[in-house]
Amino acid sequence: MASHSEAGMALRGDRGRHGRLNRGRMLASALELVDSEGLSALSMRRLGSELGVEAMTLYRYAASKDALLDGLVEAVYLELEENLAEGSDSEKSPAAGREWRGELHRIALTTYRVCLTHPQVVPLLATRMMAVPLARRPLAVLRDHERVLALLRQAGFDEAGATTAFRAFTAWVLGYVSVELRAMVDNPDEPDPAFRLGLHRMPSQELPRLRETTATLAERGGAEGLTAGLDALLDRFVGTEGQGIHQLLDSPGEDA
Amino acid sequence: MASHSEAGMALRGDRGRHGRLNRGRMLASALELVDSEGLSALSMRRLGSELGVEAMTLYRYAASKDALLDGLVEAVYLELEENLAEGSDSEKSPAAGREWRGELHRIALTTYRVCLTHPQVVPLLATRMMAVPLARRPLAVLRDHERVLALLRQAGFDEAGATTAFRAFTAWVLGYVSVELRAMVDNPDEPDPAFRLGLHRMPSQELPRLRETTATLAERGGAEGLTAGLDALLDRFVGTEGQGIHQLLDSPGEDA
DNA sequence: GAGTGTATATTTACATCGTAAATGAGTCAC
DNA sequence: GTGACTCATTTACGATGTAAATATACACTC
Repeated sequence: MASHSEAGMALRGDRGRHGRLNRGRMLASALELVDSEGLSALSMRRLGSELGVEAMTLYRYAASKDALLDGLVEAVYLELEENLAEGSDSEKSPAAGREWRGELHRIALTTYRVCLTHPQVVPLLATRMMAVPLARRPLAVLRDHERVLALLRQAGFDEAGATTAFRAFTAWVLGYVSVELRAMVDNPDEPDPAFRLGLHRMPSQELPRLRETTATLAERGGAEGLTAGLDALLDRFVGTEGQGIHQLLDSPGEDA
Repeated sequence: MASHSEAGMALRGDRGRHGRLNRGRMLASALELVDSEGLSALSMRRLGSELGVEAMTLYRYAASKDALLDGLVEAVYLELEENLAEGSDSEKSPAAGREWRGELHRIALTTYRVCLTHPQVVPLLATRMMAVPLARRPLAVLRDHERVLALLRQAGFDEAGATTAFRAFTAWVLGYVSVELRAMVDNPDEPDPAFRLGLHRMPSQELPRLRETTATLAERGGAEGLTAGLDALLDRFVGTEGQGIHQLLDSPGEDA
């Protein structure tokens, strides 16, 4: 009745909501669900019904729920890659050695933006990376690591220096995003700022500094805060760890 | 039979494993369970049986499972406070304005140490902070914030500067710990390093830098990496954001 | 056509989960 | 004893992840 033709089809009418299922559609739908209703809303049955399919069907495209979560992480990194591709100058690194810092900024900022688009997924970036060893991570994640490492080597860092800088980069971006996403407002509908922040719940004697700073703390650090800290870290490690002389040459000069 | 006395007691013998239950014992037991078997092993029934009590009993000491998780976070911060108390010079800040940086180092390092002691809880530090607004966080958490903020003000930061530095401090420590805890080894029992790291799983063409750096990356950044990055951030914000003149005076001079 | 193989989806079943509600049992003051 | 209060248990319900068996669909050859 409701379907468009074919008398002999399954009773249910059109199979699924939009043709055949595949991993990409599943992950997209999962991400959408998590974005709008949170991680706890993501169950196999629920996601299945979202896709017009039984829960067990999903096991063809993800071996377990944990694998599905890994898929979510992958989806986020794929979105990161898309965004990076859009914004990149199409010609392939004209001054090969010089734009590394700008590129790192761009990666950090894009990561920041993508993470704020999918705040509910961010905890997974910590959790799943703890659970799945580097070599087993989704390819999109590994490509991201590769990109950052390559830029650092381009900047003149040797292996040890690049490792230190890589850790700093990753830690800073992840930590910054996590802190940015912390809940600061107690009651969003309350007009009075103090009540909105829930100041009345904090013992005033014991927490004077925190109380007076809460309002400022509730604002976002924003993209500027992210790059400022990133530069602080990069500047410290450039020249401090062993690395080549590239970065001494490449600030005013032309090409490589 | 097995119990030590009192004929008329409950059939089960001694009530619970060690006398009356309370919130502290519950949280301690939960932390122990999570440390040894991971977050997924923590269920109300399992924790109850660990304490010799029915699952529902736990709801007297935590309103919900989420509240129990918040309790875990609290427990970690309480442990942090204990460790900070042990290591502190007993006299109350003799040179009030000068030791702020050392104190921040000490807090960062102690946090680092405590987090590595309870790696499975670390994801909660991100997750629960997203879920519960600042004003509703456990007191031990708020006291930690207060401590850091007070030190920053002591260092001469004004409110805006302290906020920036606070975010940087928190983000760096959390991010650093998270990255430190990422799984790097694929197969710990494998004698050959390359196989142990799982290098054979990574497409060699596409990920040359990552492949050559994996071994170094698998090592820990350690405490030095933590303080190095922290100093980089602090140095950048001191003098860059508006703050008093304290920090200009307090590096070589004597007391306040 | 009938038959076979492979990819896809469903059905059924089970142990486990968080927790609402009602009930029991212990201790204390009167 | 009698009530009040604290602490623990019992029972029950819906939801979850997933193993196993089964069903359906489409692409082939014969």
